[in-house]
Amino acid sequence: MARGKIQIKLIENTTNRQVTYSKRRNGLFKKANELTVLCDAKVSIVMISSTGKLHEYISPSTTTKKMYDQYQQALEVDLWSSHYEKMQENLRKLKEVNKKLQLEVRRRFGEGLNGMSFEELCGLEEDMDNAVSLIRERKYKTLSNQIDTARKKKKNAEEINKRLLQDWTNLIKHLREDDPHFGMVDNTRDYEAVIGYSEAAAARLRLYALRLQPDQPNLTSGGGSEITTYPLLE
Amino acid sequence: MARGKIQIKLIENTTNRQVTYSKRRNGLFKKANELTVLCDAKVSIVMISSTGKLHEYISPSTTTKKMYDQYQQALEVDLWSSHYEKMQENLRKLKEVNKKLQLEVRRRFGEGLNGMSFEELCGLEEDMDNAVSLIRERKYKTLSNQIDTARKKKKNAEEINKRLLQDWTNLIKHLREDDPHFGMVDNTRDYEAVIGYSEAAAARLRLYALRLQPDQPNLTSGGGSEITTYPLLE
DNA sequence: AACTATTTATAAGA
DNA sequence: TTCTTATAAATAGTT
Repeated sequence: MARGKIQIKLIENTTNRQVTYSKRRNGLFKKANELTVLCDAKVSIVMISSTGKLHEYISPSTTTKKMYDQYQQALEVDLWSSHYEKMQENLRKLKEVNKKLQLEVRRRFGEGLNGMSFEELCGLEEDMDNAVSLIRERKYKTLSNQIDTARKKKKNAEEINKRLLQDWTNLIKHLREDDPHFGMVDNTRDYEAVIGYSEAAAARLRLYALRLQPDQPNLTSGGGSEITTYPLLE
Repeated sequence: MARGKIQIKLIENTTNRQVTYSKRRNGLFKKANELTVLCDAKVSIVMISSTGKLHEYISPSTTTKKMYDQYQQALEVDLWSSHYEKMQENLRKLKEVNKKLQLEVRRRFGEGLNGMSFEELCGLEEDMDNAVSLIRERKYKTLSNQIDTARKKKKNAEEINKRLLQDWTNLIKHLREDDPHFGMVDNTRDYEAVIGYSEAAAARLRLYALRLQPDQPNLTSGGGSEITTYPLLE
């Protein structure tokens, strides 16, 4: 409209297009504002550019929400209501389902039985009996699983015990070879104490082991078994 | 902007104002459309005149609803549906409650027990047992109510029977007084038939009663008892 | 962002 | 409301 007429068609040059967008947007908003003042009108403009940027003009005397509300009212079309109504329907249905479920649960707690006939009560009782059987079954299964696990743990513990005892026996043997007076103490009780994780007993054992060291520097390579830590099953 | 500059302030003359509104509205819409084409933009204009009339422009590639939706999204303000969101929240909560209830119900049907510990299973079983007891209790109560009702019905029926027999006896007496040969028939069987709602037997009875009429016009006032209908309990 | 030649919009009148 | 037209305003292309 200046320096040459232009065709009203997409401006191919991107920069040019953005400049024009900016200029004409201002022009449009200016015109909108003039209209607002001159004619006591209300104007709402929402624009989105090709780059996705949003700009709006709204007459000072109003808000976009108000304009939207009036638009809806005037057009007598609630554009959003279909969406909204579907939601409401959904809500209604869910509430109903909920109510039924709640009654179901309550009945299965033995409440809200007043409205039920003898036959219905019989049916419910049967259902419940069946369910209790299933639960009991499951319970026993869970219990037997626990027992199995405990057995495995016990077996594992026994295995560890056995190996520890072997280690102990080897250790005592080495200690006797080193110190003939050693046999006087109650080795079995010491072993129990060590296995029972008594720190004092363990310390004594370590002390003996230490005494043994000069003559027997590497106990672990000695009797084919080792004093190690054995992981207990959780 | 032609034939003289104007001040941008309210046009006092109403007609003039309306003419300007119309002209400038068209101008604005034309510009909006040019912008749409030139810059590949989307424009939504909603205008309300001082007389309350609404006009809108919308770019061909979109709808007013879409524009407002995008407006909401971009501005990160949900102008229209604070209650809509509340609804959504409601829906979400309801769904959650529903899910829990459903699991509860399923468990009480003996399903979905896999994730439960032994202790939980014990608790559930106890709950269920209690509920079954309550249901059984209720069942017996319903049954005993039914028995009571049946007893009452029976008693009522016996009472009716008694009174009918009395009526019958009275009637037979009157008939014998009227016709000495009457005693030959088996009255007891007839009574049973009448009480058993045999229409034929009832008709016979009515016939006897009719025969009786001339001498005994008012049977009901006779022996202190009446031939009436007795309501049976439902 | 500023300039400006030119187009476009439009105020006032018909 | 529409047409006309003188003129104001907008703006395309340029700097």
